Amino acid sequence: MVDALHLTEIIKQKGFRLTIARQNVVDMVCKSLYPFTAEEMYAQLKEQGIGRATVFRTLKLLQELDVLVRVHLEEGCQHYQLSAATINASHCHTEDHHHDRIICRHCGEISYLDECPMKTNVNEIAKRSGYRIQGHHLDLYGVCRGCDK
Amino acid sequence: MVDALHLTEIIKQKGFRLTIARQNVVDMVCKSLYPFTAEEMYAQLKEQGIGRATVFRTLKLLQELDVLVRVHLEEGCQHYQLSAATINASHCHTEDHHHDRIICRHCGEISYLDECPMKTNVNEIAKRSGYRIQGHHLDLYGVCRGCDK
DNA sequence: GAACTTATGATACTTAGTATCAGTTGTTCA
DNA sequence: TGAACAACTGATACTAAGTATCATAAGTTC
Ligand SMILES: [Mn+2]
Ligand SMILES: [Mn+2]
Ligand SMILES: [Zn+2]
Ligand SMILES: [Zn+2]
Repeated sequence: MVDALHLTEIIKQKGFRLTIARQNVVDMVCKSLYPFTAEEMYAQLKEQGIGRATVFRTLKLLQELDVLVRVHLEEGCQHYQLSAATINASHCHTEDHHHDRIICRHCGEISYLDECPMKTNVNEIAKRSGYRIQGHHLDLYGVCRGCDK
Repeated sequence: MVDALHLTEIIKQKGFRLTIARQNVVDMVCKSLYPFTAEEMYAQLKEQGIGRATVFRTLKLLQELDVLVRVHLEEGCQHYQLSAATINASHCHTEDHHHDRIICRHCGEISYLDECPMKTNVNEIAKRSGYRIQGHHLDLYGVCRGCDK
């Protein structure tokens, strides 16, 4: 789990106020293990009196602070998740962490690749394309073992 | 410009009816030079009496027929464009079709990889994950040569 | 041509996200 | 301390993207 204190530091350090609402959103975000939607988050936070617009506003702020990124599933891009940068910075100093996924088209299960298959390709692609490559988004689609019988 | 006849053939060949509305959408799609939104398309087509729902329905059909793909820009995914497969076919190129792209974060330019870097990885990933892998979505993000100076 | 199937436009609805605004909270500085 | 001020808030209304419904219209088959 990502350290909430680290994220609240980022908010304050960038000159934004650390309010109750923001603290609550950050706490939930840190506990997230999988991509989540703003609506899901609001469903939980409204019991604490936090408004829907504030949830959206805070998720937007966290994106601008590079804490969250939006993920693009086949059906849309309403999901958010912790950025690789955030996960790296929070005490898994080992190697860089990625979010490459395999999604089951039947049951929706999402698995994460334990190794980034692009690692070996990026240099070659940069050379051939002339782009300076900063990142990527990779989703594989298929059928999981459970559904495939 | 992509050949509209080729696309209407696909529609008919797959058992869908080639109607006035669909013909109109296909014609516009073929003329598109850049990613477009459904709303933009509707704005033009409603003068010909074509309904908004039909525009969305037809764009969806064209995606299912692999004629269109949705473009996942970082800010959202409401844009559609001709699939690499369609563009290849219309220029009488190879039949190998993939949509792996590099997107310039500065000017928005989209380049297509001429070779799928996942080709060599899919078997290994399938073995390790237990998934039967059917496809993938890969976007690289960075800065193009023109913008990077 | 009738019978049948598919597709249609209009309309209402849902979902994701934004704008507005009066009230509240956090910060600065006298 | 506390007023002054800016940042932030929840409620509400709104926009934008897309879907569901349904009676009507148009293709297709015989
Ligand atoms: Mn990766
Ligand atoms: Mn590929
Ligand atoms: Zn599954
Ligand atoms: Zn560029």
